[in-house]
Amino acid sequence: MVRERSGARGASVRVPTREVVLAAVRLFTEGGFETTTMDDIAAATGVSRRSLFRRFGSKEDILFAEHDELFASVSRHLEADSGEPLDVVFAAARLVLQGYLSDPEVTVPRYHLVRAHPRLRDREVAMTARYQAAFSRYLAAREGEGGPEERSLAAGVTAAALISAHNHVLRSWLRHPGQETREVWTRYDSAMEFVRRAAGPMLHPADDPVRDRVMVAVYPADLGREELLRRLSAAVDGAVPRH
Amino acid sequence: MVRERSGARGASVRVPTREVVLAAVRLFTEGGFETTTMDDIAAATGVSRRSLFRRFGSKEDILFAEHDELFASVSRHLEADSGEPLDVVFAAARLVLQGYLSDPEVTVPRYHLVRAHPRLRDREVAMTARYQAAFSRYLAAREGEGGPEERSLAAGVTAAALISAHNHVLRSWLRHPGQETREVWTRYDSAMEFVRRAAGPMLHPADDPVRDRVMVAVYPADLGREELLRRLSAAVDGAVPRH
DNA sequence: CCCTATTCTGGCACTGAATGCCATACAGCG
DNA sequence: CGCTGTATGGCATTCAGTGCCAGAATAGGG
Repeated sequence: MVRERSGARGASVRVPTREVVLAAVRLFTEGGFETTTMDDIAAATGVSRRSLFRRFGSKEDILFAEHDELFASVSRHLEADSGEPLDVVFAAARLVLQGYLSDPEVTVPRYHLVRAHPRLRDREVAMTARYQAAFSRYLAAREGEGGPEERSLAAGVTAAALISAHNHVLRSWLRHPGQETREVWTRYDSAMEFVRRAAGPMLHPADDPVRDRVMVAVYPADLGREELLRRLSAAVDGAVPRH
Repeated sequence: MVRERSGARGASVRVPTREVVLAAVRLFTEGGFETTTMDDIAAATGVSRRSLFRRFGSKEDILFAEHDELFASVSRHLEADSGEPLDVVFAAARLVLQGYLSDPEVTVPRYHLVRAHPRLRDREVAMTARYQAAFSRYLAAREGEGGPEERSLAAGVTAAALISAHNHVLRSWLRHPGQETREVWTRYDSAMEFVRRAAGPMLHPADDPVRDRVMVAVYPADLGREELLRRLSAAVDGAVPRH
């Protein structure tokens, strides 16, 4: 059978990824994910069932195909590796949000599909974990102090916090994609600042301003020995990391 | 066909969950996950293929069946809800590690299977995300200060950090399950302390010891006005949360 | 002890995802 | 135009997963 699409647009013999993704999103949304078969997608796109499997690997993968590309570009950003490690990672996370915001046609309906189908949800979560792992590895190799054990712990926790804050803002947009993009970025920046305050001391306990200063604690004179000691030790425990 | 197992042990007509899980783990480990079919598991356990699907839902689910029970018991612990919210969550996370440590026969080979098969890995990651979501929801409902937005952000980030630290220690055990359990718990405690230091100020910025004390910063007299002001403002920015 | 209602199990058939195999169509190049 | 490597599509097959139904086991009341 001669494919009409071939003649309609240039010489692209290849499977038109974007068109297939859009068609699949539409079919999944209208008819449900499970009920839509690969034959349906093949019929709707003019691409054979066999070729769809070759290109995308599986039915789920069609939904996440462009997300894979996003991940690849974020990975490249990490490998370029220019600047403070923590800044590089924050910039990489920004790319992810940017990727979602710039393609609502796919990301928004995908979000609703993901919410409705546990399998797709798992898949989405796995994507998130891939970012987290990449960030964690990057940070562990370049940031932090102490032995490899503490460094990888701090890196992992930092990456987890970063991804969590990122997803927090991302989800709020996915739920209400109508809102101003500028507003989303504002909330994103404040969430990132929140993470930065928590992550800085984790990776560089020595830079903690509490440690860098000479401090004098002043308490009421009638506290009594017990209470005074308690407050002092509590204060020191809180301010100075133990290892 | 009369099932011999029926006569061999009590009156349990039910599918022996534990035995099936162990058999499946063995088959997957010996022959690979994909190559092992449900028929193989049925043949090895004396349970019909159809019943296996009824009990476990899918081939993957056999591997994670007992993990589901663990999650259920952790959920119950959260619902019991006794004590400081942060303590409750930390205790719940401890239950998870306990669950893994107490069943190495399943959890260790499963870890290796999960590492080798992307699909299983996604599944494992999804389990982790379920804990994280449960912790996050619990904390957001009970902990934190400010509006719902900041509270859920802080709760999410705290849960993410906690789970990440938990998994850090868990993985190190899964890789070398021979090590002393006591040693694992020691590292776990120190990782949890690490998270606690980071999480406390996130959830309760007002409790930050830096804020609770009267402080006097002492600097060399010859610093100069510019440098003195810079250090002071940097110190204050670092010590006092902005909102 | 028997009979009945309910639940559990296993066999059978069917759908559809996923993969291997092979023939064919196409693109680039001499 | 002919040759070569690659992309595609059709076909057949395996296997996960599900609906359906008949038969076995269990509980419970007489």
